[in-house]
Amino acid sequence: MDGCVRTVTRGAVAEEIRLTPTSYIVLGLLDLAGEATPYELKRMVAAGIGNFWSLQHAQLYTETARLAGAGYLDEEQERSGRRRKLYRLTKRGQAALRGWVATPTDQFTELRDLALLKLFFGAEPKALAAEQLPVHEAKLAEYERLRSQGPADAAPTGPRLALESGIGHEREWVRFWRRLADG
Amino acid sequence: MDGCVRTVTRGAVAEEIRLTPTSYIVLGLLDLAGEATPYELKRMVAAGIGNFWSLQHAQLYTETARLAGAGYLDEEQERSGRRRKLYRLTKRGQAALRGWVATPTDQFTELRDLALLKLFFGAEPKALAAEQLPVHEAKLAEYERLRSQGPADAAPTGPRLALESGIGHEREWVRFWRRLADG
DNA sequence: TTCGCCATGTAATAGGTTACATGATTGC
DNA sequence: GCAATCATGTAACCTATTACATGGCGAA
Repeated sequence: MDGCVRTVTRGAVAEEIRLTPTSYIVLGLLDLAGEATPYELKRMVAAGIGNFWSLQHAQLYTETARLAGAGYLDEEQERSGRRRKLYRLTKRGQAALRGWVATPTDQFTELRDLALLKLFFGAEPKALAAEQLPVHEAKLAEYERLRSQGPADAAPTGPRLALESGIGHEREWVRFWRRLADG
Repeated sequence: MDGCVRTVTRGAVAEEIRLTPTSYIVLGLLDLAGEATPYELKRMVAAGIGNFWSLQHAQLYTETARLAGAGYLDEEQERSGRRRKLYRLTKRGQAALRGWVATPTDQFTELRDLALLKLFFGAEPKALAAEQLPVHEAKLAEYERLRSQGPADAAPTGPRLALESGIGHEREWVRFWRRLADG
């Protein structure tokens, strides 16, 4: 009834894989949680990082399996009931995550905003702004509420800094669409 | 030698497809150009829209073929030399583009920035900022140069507005990373 | 004239999205 | 005790990226 009987698969390296941002999200969250099922990961994503980098829940099942197959995760499966799979980092997984975090990147991220694409190709600015403005205002309000909940740290953490960045960009979006809405 | 002899394939609808942002970029650029080969589209992308929504060049070959197969484009192929393919919008393609442009979207775009992801998972802010700051400063300078080249229109066009938005977000990135670099 | 780079294109792979499917839980 | 909803998982499809491949042109 409690899933104590499990099948354990330890760090066998069946194949080489390429680690994607999705991979590092899984590794990073498992590092925070110690161990988790894909479903728990899904909830962790929703709780924080999903705000600026969301994932399909299906992705968490395939990605954990893929990482386990390549030796980055240990996998443990319940023999009863749901046969849930529980994952945790291997040494290899920890090393991969640490190395990635420790390596700064100069990668540039494009906006890739659908509304902007329409605007580019001649969409009516006011109509677009009327749709976009409330969305970004709501998102901004949500972020600011999140920020007010967190502790007023002297030393901001990673998630906190990411949130600050999100707020800055949302303010920019609001400014931009408001100008078009009013213009 | 000049490819006058061509094979023409007219708007046959072989299959239904789903139109993606990539599809609309192709449709939109063909609308601007009248007609173009995939390679010419590649150059058009590089000249403007690629700044905030870039494409792999291979994508332009597969996407044009896909759109032609679904009746959104006419395809004309040289019989000589390079056997280049020349595409133009069909009525159906024009209608699809117009409908898309005319429909505002409330879709929200995530940041999905790799550096921010690393920051979230504990990367050293100063080291990251040292990599990111020059990249964003350079991009901002490029955008501002682009803006200064364009005419000082009374009525800004779509591309111009998209550029303004890009400038706003780059300023935000510069502000953000500068603070971490100095902090 | 040949080396190297840009032009132009195709093929293979893989990551991500969508759709589907069943087990548990809660409320009525 | 039934319906509805949430939890949990798998399968299929398809777009996008990567890798590969050849042709033409300019420079040395």
